[in-house]
Amino acid sequence: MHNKRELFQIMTRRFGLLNKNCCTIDGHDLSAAQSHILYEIDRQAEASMQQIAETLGTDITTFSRQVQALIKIELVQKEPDPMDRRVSLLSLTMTGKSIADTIDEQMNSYLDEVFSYLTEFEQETILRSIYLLNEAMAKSSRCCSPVGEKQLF
Amino acid sequence: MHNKRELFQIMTRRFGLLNKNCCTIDGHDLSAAQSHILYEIDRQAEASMQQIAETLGTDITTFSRQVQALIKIELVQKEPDPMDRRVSLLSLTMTGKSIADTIDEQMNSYLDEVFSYLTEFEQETILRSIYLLNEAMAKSSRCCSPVGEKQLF
DNA sequence: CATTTTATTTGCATAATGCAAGTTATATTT
DNA sequence: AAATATAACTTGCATTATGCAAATAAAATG
Repeated sequence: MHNKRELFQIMTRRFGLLNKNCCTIDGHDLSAAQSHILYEIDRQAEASMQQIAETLGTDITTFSRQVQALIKIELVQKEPDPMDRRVSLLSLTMTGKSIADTIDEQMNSYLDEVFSYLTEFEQETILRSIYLLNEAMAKSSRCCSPVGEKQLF
Repeated sequence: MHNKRELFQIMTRRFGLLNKNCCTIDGHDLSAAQSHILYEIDRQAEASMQQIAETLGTDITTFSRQVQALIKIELVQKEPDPMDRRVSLLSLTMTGKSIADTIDEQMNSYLDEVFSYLTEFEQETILRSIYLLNEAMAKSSRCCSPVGEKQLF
């Protein structure tokens, strides 16, 4: 009936659409890319430019400019690593953290709504499935560069 | 432990990376966007520009140009709808179909590899989970414009 | 100390985006 | 059956995003 790819294609497209023009919060109008950067800076405490860029699969030069934009609107901070002053450590400002949290709540609230159409058992099965899937993808040789396995598994 | 959003964020990012710079096939160097268009034209037989654009969540003017590019490299055809000549019906050329099939094989082969790290039972559970998830998202009021529910469910 | 490597930024040229306005075809009024 | 409105698509244009190559600055290595 439905092949694997079809299922995944539809699913990821839906999440893509959900993220798209992700959010206007407190007058800040963020793109999907920006919300992903905030998310990842929040998750990887005190990470370098390169680490976050690589996690997100973004070219470092593009990422450099994306970060500049987020610094300009005061959601992100950059400070030189005292151990190695070539490195810039990224962190969220208080505003940035608060916006990242709001986005997280919005996403979880959307997911809660989706899950409300499912039984308790189905919900747990799905979450466990995605967990397993992420583990399996992390093992795959053919995929997907580092995307934070260390943090997740 | 892991919240919903985290699981989904990681998963969709991985698939995004997989799609990214999706494929070079028979000398054709396709972007992720192009492969998604081929996929959707293949799936929705004889659909109009607007239908595909809306399915993909792409602005119609951007989509118009994307289609022009695919026509230029002879992967896509456009013909006026005899019922309403304002409408352009899209279809794949033979080359386009063959490339779409190859991409499909590649994606499924990647997914097979990922699934090889899982037990038979886990594999079935995951596929069923994604199916249920897609159904639930289709029911959601807050998400994701039409993305082909009619075809899937 | 000279050379190489690494982390990040900038220059530049190219591609992608989307709004507003245009074109052509169908629907609806009058 | 004009005349007007609406719909499907395309094009102009200005903005933004992209990424390679080259530049800068700070380690690391010889």
